[in-house]
Amino acid sequence: MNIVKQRVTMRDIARKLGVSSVTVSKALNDKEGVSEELRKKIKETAREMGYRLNTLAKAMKEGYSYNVGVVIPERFIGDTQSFYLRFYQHIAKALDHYGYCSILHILTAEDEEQLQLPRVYNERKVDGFIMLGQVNKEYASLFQQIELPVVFLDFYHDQDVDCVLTDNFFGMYELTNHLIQCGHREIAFVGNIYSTSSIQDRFLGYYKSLLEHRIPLREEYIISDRDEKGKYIDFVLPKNMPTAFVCNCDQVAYHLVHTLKELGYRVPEDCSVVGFDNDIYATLAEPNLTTVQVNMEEMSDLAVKMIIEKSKDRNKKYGRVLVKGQIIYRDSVQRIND
Amino acid sequence: MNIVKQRVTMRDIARKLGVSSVTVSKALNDKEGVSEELRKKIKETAREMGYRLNTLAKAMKEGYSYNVGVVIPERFIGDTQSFYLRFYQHIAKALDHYGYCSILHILTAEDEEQLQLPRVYNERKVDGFIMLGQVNKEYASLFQQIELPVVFLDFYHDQDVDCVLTDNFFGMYELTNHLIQCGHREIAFVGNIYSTSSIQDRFLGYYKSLLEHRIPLREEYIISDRDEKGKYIDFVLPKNMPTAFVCNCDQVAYHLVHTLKELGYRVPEDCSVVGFDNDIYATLAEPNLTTVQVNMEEMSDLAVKMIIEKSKDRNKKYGRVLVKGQIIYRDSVQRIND
DNA sequence: CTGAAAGCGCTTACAG
DNA sequence: CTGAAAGCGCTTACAG
Repeated sequence: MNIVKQRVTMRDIARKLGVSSVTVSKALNDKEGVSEELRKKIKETAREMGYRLNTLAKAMKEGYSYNVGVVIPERFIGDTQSFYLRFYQHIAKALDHYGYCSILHILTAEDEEQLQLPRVYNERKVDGFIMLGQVNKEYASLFQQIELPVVFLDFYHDQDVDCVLTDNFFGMYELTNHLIQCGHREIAFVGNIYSTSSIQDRFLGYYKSLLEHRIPLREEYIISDRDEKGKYIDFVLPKNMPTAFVCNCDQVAYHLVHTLKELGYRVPEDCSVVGFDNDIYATLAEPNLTTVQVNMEEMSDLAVKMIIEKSKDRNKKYGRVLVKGQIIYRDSVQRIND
Repeated sequence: MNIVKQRVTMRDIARKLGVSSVTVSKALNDKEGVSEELRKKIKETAREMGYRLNTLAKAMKEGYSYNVGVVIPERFIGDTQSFYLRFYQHIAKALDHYGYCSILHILTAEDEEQLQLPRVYNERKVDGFIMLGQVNKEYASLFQQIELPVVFLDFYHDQDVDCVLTDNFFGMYELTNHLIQCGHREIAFVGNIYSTSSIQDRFLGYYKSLLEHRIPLREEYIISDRDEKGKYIDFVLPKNMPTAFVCNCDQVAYHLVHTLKELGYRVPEDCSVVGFDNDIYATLAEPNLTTVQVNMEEMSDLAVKMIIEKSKDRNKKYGRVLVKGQIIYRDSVQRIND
C-alpha cells in the first residue's frame, strides 16, 4: 500500500478512471452493479492512490458510528487492580474483530452521583454502550432511558437489562462442593454480602452447597471484607476458626492468606483458602490459590455481539446471559478426610 | 436535560424558533453573530428538545475526528502486567479533559511484523496516534511516514520523533547514588541491556553513578532478566554476591527478591534490592521496594497536549520530552556504613 | 445581527 | 452495468 500525504477521495479515483463516484463506492464496498473487470480496476487504483475510506462520511450517511462506548467506574481501576482493564482489553479486541472501535470512558464517582452521561453520548460518537462494572441503580436506570442500547457486563440490577455475567452462583457452588468433598465442614465466606450483586450471588452459591450438604450457615462465618463504599477493611476472624475460607475474590483471598500467616496459621495445613477470578493475586499468593477462572474472552465476545445486534435492531433482547467459569486447582486447599 | 428518543438536529431547533440553522450553529458554538437574547433562547430550546451535537457531521466538515488512537503492543499487557493499561487510563482521562476521545488499538506481534497499520488509520477515525510502549524500528518508521502525527510515549528510537519519556537515566542515576550513600559499592544491575531503550538508559544512569564514584563496572554484575523476545529468564547470579541489586523494573525486582530468599539470602539484611516504576510489584514484594515512581499523569497529559497540537499544526515539533520521576523510599535498602 | 448557498465525502434510491 | 440527484448534519464564507 502506498502512503500518500494528501487525502484521496472516491471522486479522485472516479476522475482518474473516468467513471462516477457512485461506481467507485459500489466497487469498493463489494456491492452489485459493477462489472468484475471495472471493480478490479477500481480497487487496484484505490490501492495505488493510497485511498482510505472516510468513515465519518459513511457513518453520517448511515447513521452509525461503528464505535461502542465502554464505561468503567473509576473505583474499579485503582493502582492495584487490573481485572477490569484486562477485561477492557478483551472487549477492544472483540470489537475490532467485528470492525468496530471501542471508546473507553472512565466514570468518576462524581459523574455517577450527578447522573452525568459520558461525553461520547452527548456527541453521538457511539452506537451503544457496554457498562463494565457495577454502577449505582440510578445511573444504571439512566442508561436504560437513553435511546442507545446498553449491555451490562459482569453485573446486573433487578431491572430488565441485557447483561453478561459470570455464573457466580454456580461457580462458587461448585467450588464449595469441592471443599466439602475434601472433608471440610467448617467453611467461612469472606465478603461483604451487601456490597455487589457478584458477591451476593457467590455467597448464595456457597450457601446452596452448605444447604445441600446439611451444613448450617453460621453467622460468625460470614466475614466482611469491605465497607459500603467498597474500601477494604480488616478481617474480623471468628473465635472458632473454620478449616476453610471461601473468599469472594482472589485479591481478598490473597490478603486473607497474609493475615492468617501473620497470626501463625499455615495455609493450607491449618486453613484452606479459595478465591474467585483467577487474577494476578491467585498466583501471587503463596500457596497459589485454587480459584474459579472467569471466561473473559467469551464474555467480552458475547457482550460485543449483543451490543452490535442491538444497535441495529433496538428490539433485540437477550436477558441475563450466564457464562460458566472453570475451577483452577492449585495448592491452597488441604484434603482433611482420609 | 430531557432525554428524547428521536434525533433532533439544529434544523429542528431552527424551525421551532423560526430562525435559520446557521444561527443555531453559531449560538450553540458560542460564535459571534447572534444577539445574546437569541443565543440564550436557542440554548434553552436545545436543552428542552434534548439536542445532542452530531460530532460526525462537525468532524466531516472540519476534517477533525476529535479522536486519538492509542496503540499498545499486546506483549506489554499480559495477565500479570497492568502498567501500560494504567497508563492508558491516564491518557484516556487527559484526552477527555481536552474534549477528545481515545480509541485503543492493541497491536499484535503479527501486525507489527507485517507492518499492518491499525484499522482506525485506514478508516480515518483518528487525528493522530500515541504509541505507548516500544515497537520495532520498522513499525515505528511506518508511523512516521503516514500523514497523521504520532507521539511516542515511554520509549524512543534514534529517529527524530516527538516522544515523552520518563527520565530513566536520571532516575536510575539518583537511585544508584542513594545506594552508594548508604555504603554500597558492590552493586549489580539486573536487566537485559540490549532489550529496550528504557532499560538501556536506566543502565547508563546506573553506570554514570558508578563512574562518578570511581566504582568499576564489572561484567558479572550485569545480570540479564529476559531474552530477546522479552520473555523472562532465570537469573544467573554472580559468584561473588554484590551487596545491592539495581533492577530495571519492579516486577523484576519482585522476582529477584523471591529468588534471593529461596537461596537463603535475607532482603535487605544480606542484599539490598531496588526497582523502578513503583507499580503493583513494588508493594507486593516483601520488603516493600524502594523504587522510582513514574509520573504517569504528567507524561500522559504532555503526550495528549502534544498530539492535539500536532494534529492542528503539522509542523509542531517537540523532540524528546523528559519527565522526572521521584524516588520512593521503602524498606528494601539496608544502610551498611556506620 | 441574521441567513441563503455551498460543501465536507460518502451512500441510497432511482433512472437510463 | 453505470451514473445524476439528493441527502446525512453540520460549518464556513459571504451577502444583506
